[in-house]
Amino acid sequence: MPVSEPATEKGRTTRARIIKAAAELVAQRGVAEVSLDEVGARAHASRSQLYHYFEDRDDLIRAVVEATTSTVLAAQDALLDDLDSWAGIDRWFAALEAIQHEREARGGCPLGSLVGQLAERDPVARAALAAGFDRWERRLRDGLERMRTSGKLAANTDPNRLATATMALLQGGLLLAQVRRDPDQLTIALHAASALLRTASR
Amino acid sequence: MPVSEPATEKGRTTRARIIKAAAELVAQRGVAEVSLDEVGARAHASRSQLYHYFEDRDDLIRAVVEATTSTVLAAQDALLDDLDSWAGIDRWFAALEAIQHEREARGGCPLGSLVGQLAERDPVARAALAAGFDRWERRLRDGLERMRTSGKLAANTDPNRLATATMALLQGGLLLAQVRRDPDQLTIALHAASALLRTASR
DNA sequence: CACGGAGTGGACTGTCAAGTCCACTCTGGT
DNA sequence: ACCAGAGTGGACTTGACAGTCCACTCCGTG
Repeated sequence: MPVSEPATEKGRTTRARIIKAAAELVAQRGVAEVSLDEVGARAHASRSQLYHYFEDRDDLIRAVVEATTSTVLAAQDALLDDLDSWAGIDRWFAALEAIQHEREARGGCPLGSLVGQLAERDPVARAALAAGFDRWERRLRDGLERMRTSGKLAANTDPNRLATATMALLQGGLLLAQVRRDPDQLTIALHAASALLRTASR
Repeated sequence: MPVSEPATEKGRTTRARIIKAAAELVAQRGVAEVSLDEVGARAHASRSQLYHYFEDRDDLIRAVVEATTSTVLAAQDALLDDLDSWAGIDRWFAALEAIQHEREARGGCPLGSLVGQLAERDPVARAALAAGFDRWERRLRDGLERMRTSGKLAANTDPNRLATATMALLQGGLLLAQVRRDPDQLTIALHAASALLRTASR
């Protein structure tokens, strides 16, 4: 019997509590290192509730992917609205760097680090992650597009490719920062992104 | 009793066979999805041999990290020697893109995808990965340094930062290619790297 | 040719996690 | 008050895996 949406308010909050607990544990220790018992304990939910709200472990993990996507995007929502000016872009970069410094380059990108863990073993999760990156990149692309029409970027620039390159620098910078435990790696990458974007200015 | 280096030639080949088998399985399915039984079966080695040559599972995985680093670097060794000319850099990029096309963007970077799987759970493995990235990046940095002294790059460019930014674009491009199952994502990223590097030319 | 250590085979154990099952409670509607 | 279905609790089953153990073979050396 496939699992459906909770029918009551209580059910929805329980389900949300489970996802939140699972997402926190996954972010902290990785997908493979989290057991359902731990999720249950953290969410104050019993074994059967997990299976009441999710098909199986994979199903829960997929919900975690979606929740993480939403969290990541929500955390920078206001910043993503302003990516149509140099000042807005600089603010975005500065905020990302600040976060990395805070957590001392631990954990990398919540979304990016899930890629290596899930992409090759769960096609559905991979697709969900790809969708998350699309939503993210699209916000940047739209900002760059507006800059192009307003003349801040040269008419012949391609906002799509520019947005992809910027995302690559961001993700690569986060990965290098994580593996080297050095937040400055992200700073260097984003500085390069800045330079790259300004190359397309006029 | 700590595990020491094999004393005989036979021992060394067996140990190498185990690492090779483990590395292949890990590259294909991820660290968490590989059991020692499978490694043993693939390497035609029994349970006790694994524990004869390695402390425990983590110890084996660390050996896999080192082996993967060597493999990745060896595969592009000749190309990495020529990173002191625009033609050499272009050849390197083209080769990387060709590989991604071949495997249809599956698996991402053998080293990069290990970061998300190991960085937060095994500090020793994280350090080994960082060392691998250092060896890799250093080859690029040295090439860029030679370009600077030979006047192909402006005197005020910083080969270190440029090399880091290029590695970020490479890793980020590979990650986006993997999650989107689209090798072109790497092409876009490396194209941006090309543009970035040429910004520093004179 | 014995002897000791390196290398090998595979059965065994303990643990732990996923998934099942069923009895129970709570709640809203009639 | 009843009752149907949503929600909950936790014991139980099953299986897989890491790690242990011991008996064996192989091979170089004195």
